[in-house]
Amino acid sequence: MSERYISPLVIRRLPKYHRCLKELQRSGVSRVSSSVLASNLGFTASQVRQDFSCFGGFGQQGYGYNVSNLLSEIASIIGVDKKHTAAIIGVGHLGHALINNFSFKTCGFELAVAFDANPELIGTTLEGVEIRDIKELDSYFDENPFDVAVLTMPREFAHDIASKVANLGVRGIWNFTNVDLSATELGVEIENVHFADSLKILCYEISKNA
Amino acid sequence: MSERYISPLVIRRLPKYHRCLKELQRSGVSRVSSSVLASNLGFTASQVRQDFSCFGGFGQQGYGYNVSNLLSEIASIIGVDKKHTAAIIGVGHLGHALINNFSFKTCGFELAVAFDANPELIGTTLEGVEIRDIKELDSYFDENPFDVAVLTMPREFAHDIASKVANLGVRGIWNFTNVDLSATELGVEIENVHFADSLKILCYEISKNA
DNA sequence: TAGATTGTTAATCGATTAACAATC
DNA sequence: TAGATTGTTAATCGATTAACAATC
Repeated sequence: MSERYISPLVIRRLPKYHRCLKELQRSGVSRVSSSVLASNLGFTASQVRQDFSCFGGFGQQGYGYNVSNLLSEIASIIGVDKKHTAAIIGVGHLGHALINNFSFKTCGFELAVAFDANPELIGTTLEGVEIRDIKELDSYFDENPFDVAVLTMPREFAHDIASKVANLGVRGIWNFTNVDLSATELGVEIENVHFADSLKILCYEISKNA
Repeated sequence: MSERYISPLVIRRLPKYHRCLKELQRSGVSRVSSSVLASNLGFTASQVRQDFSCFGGFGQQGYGYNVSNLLSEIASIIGVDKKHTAAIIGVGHLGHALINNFSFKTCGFELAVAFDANPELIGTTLEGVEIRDIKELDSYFDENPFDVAVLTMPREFAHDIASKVANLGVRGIWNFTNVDLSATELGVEIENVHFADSLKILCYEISKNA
């Protein structure tokens, strides 16, 4: 699927289209134009059409886009229609939050397992997800390789665990630890969720208005 | 402080500079050049100097930048040196995670209070933060207005709570609910932390490599 | 002083917007 | 058919990079 170069800016908009189209579908809308999509998302109609044309057009002149058709095209571009697997490493509050309230499925993942070092958690099951001893990580992976490791453990373990899972052979790391991991060093895809960066931006915005 | 227009791309880089400079300071580095900063962050030296010059230069020819001086300039631009206040609304796992493990202080905030509807939580204290009945939100705010509301409650309440706090007079909303809130409608700054968007991007990256 | 490195101006590159022929 | 709206090409705008005089 990697025929052509796609700008990161376009890629970062794909989830927005995906979400918006799911909402349209849920509300029973079957047809949508680039301008409606644009106003829903705060983009321009031109931009929407440009974005889609990176992947080959999905619309029809004079009609617009068929919502469920476009949705499945976007889903397939993102890859949420495939069944990737993920493992949570670190079942503190954040790990719990993800297990209990986050829809991995919507993002194309099955949450296969979780790991922790706390003996009180090991062996228990949350929402159908087994929590295993972090010491079993290697042996578990050998039997059941997973695609993505979700790093929700304390930040002091982040580098070690990241290089461990990278060596095991995961394809991506979803990093919540506020530690900067080097994708090139590790040789895997990394997506960071840096709470602090986000709150600092909000801090800037409200400070500037003051 | 809002003399000149600053591009959002520059603003989104400010927290990276801030974090990097704190790390340099912690490691005892007292002086840094734009090129070292750049290679730490994956930027270019030119870009670093351009970014800083948006706010007036902070360096010295032939020398570079004094780390603690630059750090405090950046801190002041972001506003993390002021003491803003925040309130968490919704003390589920995610709310817990933020209360226990997230450093609001590093981002210029004091976490003043938390709200929930669960009678078992109301009246208790976590890490020194009181959890109050969500019904007291209005009266609490009247006495102790806070700057930012952190939305960590279930998504079905997001719109109601967002317009409620916007009407009360908060200046910003830190939104974890995966619901799209309109900054212009609400008249407050909004910063979204959309887990799903982030994981979908990772999904795209690993799918494309497959 | 000589070397280093800034701040800034100019050049390049890329992304967004506008326009419009194609066509459903 | 006439109206609507796409996909794409061209024009504009903005961001990044390169270059360099200023100067510590």
